[in-house]
Amino acid sequence: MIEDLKTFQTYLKFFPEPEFREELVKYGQVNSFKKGDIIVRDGQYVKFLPIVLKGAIRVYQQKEDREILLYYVRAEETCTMSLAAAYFNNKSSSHGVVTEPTEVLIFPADLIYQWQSKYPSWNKYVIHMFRRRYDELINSFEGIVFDHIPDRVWDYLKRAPLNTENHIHISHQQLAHELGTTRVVISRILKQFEKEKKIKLFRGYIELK
Amino acid sequence: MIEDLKTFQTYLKFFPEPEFREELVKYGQVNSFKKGDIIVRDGQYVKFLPIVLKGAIRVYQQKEDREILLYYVRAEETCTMSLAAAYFNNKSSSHGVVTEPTEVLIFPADLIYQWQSKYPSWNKYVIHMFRRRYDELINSFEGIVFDHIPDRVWDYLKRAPLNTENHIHISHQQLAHELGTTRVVISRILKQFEKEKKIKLFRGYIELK
DNA sequence: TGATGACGGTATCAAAAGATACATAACCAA
DNA sequence: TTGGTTATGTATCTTTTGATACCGTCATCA
Repeated sequence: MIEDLKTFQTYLKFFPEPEFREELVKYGQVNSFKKGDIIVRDGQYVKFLPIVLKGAIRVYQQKEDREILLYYVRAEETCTMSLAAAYFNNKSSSHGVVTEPTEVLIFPADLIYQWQSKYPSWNKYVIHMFRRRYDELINSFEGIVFDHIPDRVWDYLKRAPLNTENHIHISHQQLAHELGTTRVVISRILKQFEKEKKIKLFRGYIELK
Repeated sequence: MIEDLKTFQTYLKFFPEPEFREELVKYGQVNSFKKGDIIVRDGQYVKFLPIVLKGAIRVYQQKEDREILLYYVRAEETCTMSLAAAYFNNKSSSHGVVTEPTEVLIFPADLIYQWQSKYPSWNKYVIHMFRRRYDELINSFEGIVFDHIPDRVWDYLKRAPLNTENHIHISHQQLAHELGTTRVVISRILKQFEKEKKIKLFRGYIELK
């Protein structure tokens, strides 16, 4: 718990008001999740507001057989879809799934009504998050409209988290899924990159050069 | 001016607090614009917050030679990009252009800091607007990712404002622009629709059947 | 009335991406 | 080890979309 609080103190630099910090400690609860855990499901009411301390939550929408990636909630961030749903007492229209070991700070959703009147930093944080999510979506949007798939793949590889060996652990299938295309297309493109000596392909991972 | 106030009263049903309404009357200023007027420009600081009373503002981003449509600000709505920019005292990253005769209620941007502490309905409105813009973008996004252009054209025609004669006044060029493709592609698709008896083509407008 | 420019129709060609099919290799659990 | 599953490589074909070019029509205005 002390460990958690330390993490917590480090991360929540957005909220300077002392009373606010007290409230955060008082009402917040740190939960740990492992890869694959589901945080929210489409159709559920949202009663809690999450702020990620460590790790990542993948937020996406599902319609029929197709899936659309909205964003990843990473450290210091909150999930704007949850926030809006909680605010208006709507059911969630998105899924949230943990993609790596993750710690989340959880608050009863009702608190936000009080916070927004009492703590300016909260409003600032909320608007900042909405704005950022919006910009992220615009970026993906642009990518899809204007860039060819090879560019988008390359972009993905450059941004992807690397381990110390310059390895990206992802399968062609997953990559295709993230970019909204098919495995064959990705394999074709990656092979081309390999020919151009940009990467080296292995089973289960890609080495960036 | 009385006319304006009446319009104003009708539209601002979102804000029930009497003191808030007083403030709105006190600080708000009604401006009229005509088609083609520019409300915000990329790179400008945003000092005023607009709420549209009547008409529409087209908000888009421009990068190099390409353009990306974000949304139209219509009656009762505000421009979330302006709001966020004003809030953080950033330059606007978008353009806002009036597309039809439009009346806009304009407020000094500083007021929002006070409003968000004093008037819960304001926060509700803001979060609602952000959420809606986000959903709109997701929709366009889905359209582009999953639908073929003919579907998107058809979708556009169904949503477009009709006059009493079932006519949509738009040129192929404009339509292509809105959907992010080229005139030839649109002409080709529309011609096909005409063959299928879904529409009838005229110079400058399209008749829906 | 004649020049000009916006609008729309259509043909041809090329590029990008998806669909399908099949083969091979690595991994893993029984 | 063996058989099933997952990951990857690759060829072929089709569809969709974009690019380009050229033409006719309509509206407007000097």
